[in-house]
Parts: sequence; C-alpha cells; structure tokens
Amino acid sequence: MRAADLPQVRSLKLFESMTDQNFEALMEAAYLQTFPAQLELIREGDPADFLYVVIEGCVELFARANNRESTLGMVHPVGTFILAAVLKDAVYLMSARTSKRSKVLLLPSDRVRDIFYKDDSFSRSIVVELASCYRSVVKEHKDLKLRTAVERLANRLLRYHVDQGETGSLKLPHDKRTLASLLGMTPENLSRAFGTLKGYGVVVNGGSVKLNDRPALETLAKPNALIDDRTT
Amino acid sequence: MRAADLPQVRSLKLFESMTDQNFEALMEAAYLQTFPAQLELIREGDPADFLYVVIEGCVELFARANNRESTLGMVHPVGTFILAAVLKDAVYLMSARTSKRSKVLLLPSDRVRDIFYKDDSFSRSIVVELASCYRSVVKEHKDLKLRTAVERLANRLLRYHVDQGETGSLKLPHDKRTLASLLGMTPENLSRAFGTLKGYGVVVNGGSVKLNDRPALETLAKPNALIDDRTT
DNA sequence: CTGACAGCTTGATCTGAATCAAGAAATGGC
DNA sequence: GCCATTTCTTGATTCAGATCAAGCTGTCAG
Repeated sequence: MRAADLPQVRSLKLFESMTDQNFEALMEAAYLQTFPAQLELIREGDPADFLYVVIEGCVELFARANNRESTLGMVHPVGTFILAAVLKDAVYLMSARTSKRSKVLLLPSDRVRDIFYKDDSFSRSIVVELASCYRSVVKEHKDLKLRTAVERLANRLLRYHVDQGETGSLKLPHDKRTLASLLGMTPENLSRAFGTLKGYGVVVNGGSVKLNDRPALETLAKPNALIDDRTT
Repeated sequence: MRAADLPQVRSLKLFESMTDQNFEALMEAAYLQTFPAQLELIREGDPADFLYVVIEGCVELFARANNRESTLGMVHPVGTFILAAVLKDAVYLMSARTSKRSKVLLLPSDRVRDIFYKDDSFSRSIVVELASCYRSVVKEHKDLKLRTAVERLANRLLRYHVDQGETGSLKLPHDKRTLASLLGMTPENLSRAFGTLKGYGVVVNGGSVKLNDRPALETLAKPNALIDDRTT
C-alpha cells in the first residue's frame, strides 16, 4: 500500500496505540483498495485470509441459505468485519459486498494474529472491538425475537434520527430493499410498515423521513437501551 | 472458595495455561456456589460485577422486552456467560437463571480484567472464548432469519443427535417450553412442528425422540455447516 | 387412591407477514 | 429530454405462526 495512506490508517482507534514497529509489520503486507459498488468482497464458507477495515463507503454483511438471503449488518467507517473468523483462523460465516464505492483496508489474517499476540495494546483494541461486535449481534437478535416488524422499524428510525443529530428529519442510509432485509422483513412489508407509522407522524419522501410526532413514535417503539443503545 | 474445589477449576481450558500466581489472584476473590433450579442469577441492565462459569448443571440466558420473554441460549459445563459485558465493564444484555441445580463459578469482573491484561495466556483463552461466543450468536441469528420454524427444529434435533452419539435416538436436553422459546416459537407451535416431523420419521415420546428416517429428515432440514456446526 | 397442578397437545380462530401481481415513481443511459 | 430499467408502492390473496380455549397426561402430595 502507498505510504501516503499510512497516516490515515495509523490514526484509527484500532491502531493508534500500537508500537511503530508492529504497525509497520502489519502494514507491510496490507492492501488499501477502493472497490466499486456491489462487489462481493468475501463469501461465507471461504477461509478467513484477511481482516477487513472499512475506511470509506459502506459494506453490507449478508448470508444465504435455502435460496433465501438476509442482510445481517452494515459496516460504516471506521469498522472492521469478520474479526472473529480471523482470530479463530476459521471460515467466514457471512458474505460481504460493497453497497457503494468503498475504500477498504485488507490485513492478512496470519499477520494480524502474529501481532495480536505480540502487541498488548493492539490485542486490547481488538478485544474491545470484538466484544462490541458481539454485543451488537446480541442486540440484533433480541430486536428480532422480541419485537414486531413495525416496532423494529420505529426503533431503527429513532436510531438514525439520533445518529444524524436529532433535527426532526433523517435520511435513510440504505435503500429500502436493504433496510427491509436488515430489519428481517420483505420490501413490501417495509412499505406497509411505513404506512402504519404515518399515524405516528412519520412522513416518508423517498429516502427522506420526517418525524413530526416524536412522543407518539416513542410510545409505539418503546426504545430500550439494552437493544437500541449503540455505545454500551 | 474452598481449596478442595481449586483443582477442578484449574483444569478448565480457560485457566489451565495461566501462571499459578495469576490463577491464585483470580481465585482468591472467586466464589464457587451451588444454586437451586430456577434461580435468577443476573438481570439484564445490571452492571457486570462477575464473570460466570457454569461448572455443573445448566443455565438459561434470556431477555425481556415489551412483556415478551425469549430464551437466547443455554450454557452447559464448561461454558462462560456475559464475557463481553465483563470485558467492556458494561451492563448485562441478558438475564440468566439456572434451569436445574447448578454449580457456578463467580469471578469478580475487575479482577478478571486486571488479570486479562497481565496474563497473556489467559487473555488468549478469553479471546478464543469470546470469538466463539460471537460466532455462535451469528449462527443463531442466521438460523432465525433464514429458516422456518420446522427447519429450525429439524436441525436442532440433528444437532442433539450428533451431540449424544448418533444412536438413532436422543433426549431433549430442556423442557419443551424452553426449547420452543430457544427456537423462536410458541410451545403450541413446537407441538405442531413435531407433528409435521412425524412424516419424516421423528417419533416423540415425552423427552425422548427417535429419528427413524435420517435421510428424509436431513432433506427437510438441509443442515448447513455455517449455521449448525458447533466447532468452527 | 385421589385430587390438584404443571406441562403438553389439539383444535378453532385470528393476525402479521410473505407472496403474487400490477402499477407508479424514481434513476440512469444515451 | 426520453426511453428503459430498477425500485418502490399498493392491492389481493395465501400462509406460517400466534393466540385463545379446552382437554389430556403424568406427577406428586396427602
């Protein structure tokens, strides 16, 4: 990878406190690449050759089985994916594709494991990242098992709203097809769910959403820190 | 805790390669306790004061929201639970109760974090354990999103069958109520799902299940290593 | 043995969500 | 700008699974 890209990568939380020597050893074998939209980066079942870090753009994690496909998560800058597979030297459980043009850092997994065991600071960052990813999936799982489709959508809108600065309106960060799959429903059903939310002050216009009656929406959504909070 | 219990704990994979000194420091503040069935050990939302290790018995992990309750997992010996909350010093995302009389090891979480940072061998074991838990939840999530209720039950039966030595019959390890919740369905629907599986050679008698037509059951279940395999 | 109770099953019905089938609206290429 | 393609919405219908309501079965205390 090019030397000009190094400072940008070095400043990521994952790498900032590791030693220069180990950082160089890690980057020596790394690739920083820009991929077009809709490119399949990894396929579930393949051995975990690289750890991926999304630097710019957005990557969709998904899985297939029984002729069905489901979106399991969206990774935004700066986030990693398939960390557990790399640490365990196992196969990927999820596939990944870019959802828009994206800059992605690829770190060879044997190198990551080497330095994980050498560099205490790096291993701590990794563990925090891994624990966070773990808790995110648990929250997703609770969301799916304990809520109806409309409740999931309502809470998701409230989350995006907070992410985007609580201005009373928000932009959907993904197309509705993807959002539907992420929320565990069909696109048709997402449309209808938006219809239901009209009664709670939710006005949709393409990818723009206005929340005109937050109290009503929250009464419906019943947001729960143990499912919706991104930080803990 | 009593000195007599130490060797048993020391031999657990999580602790076997750490230094004596660190092991003693960890155990000094630990409790090894036996709890009766149906005792709530932790409640979601509480701060993670202890890391739990199930030594004997069985512990159910579950969560509540919106007047609904769902079983998220069952922990058998020797398994840990709420490791991520302990490492992140955050609140528990799940509640836990004993499903039968159980012997459980409680490790104060500040002590676990201290020694995690001091003892390389321990931290590696922890990371492997954490990565494994993470991958398990991802698999659960895929199971729920990509399969119907009958498919989930069929695959679960095949899993128990393998766990118990592929003798052609198996014992359900939990009562049907719990199994239903674990599989994301109601007890009534579990009954009906067993009814459907009769056509595939599945004969149920209380907690005993016979699989009389494995090929048919597998055709229905379409087991998938990336969802069902426990080891990778 | 008997009654009470929990756990499970079965049947009837209802409901949330998927599917099927058109349209409508946005998007992109030329 | 205009057509072609994709994305989204809307309506009709079907289906899986939840809920409601009895009934059944095994267990256990007395």
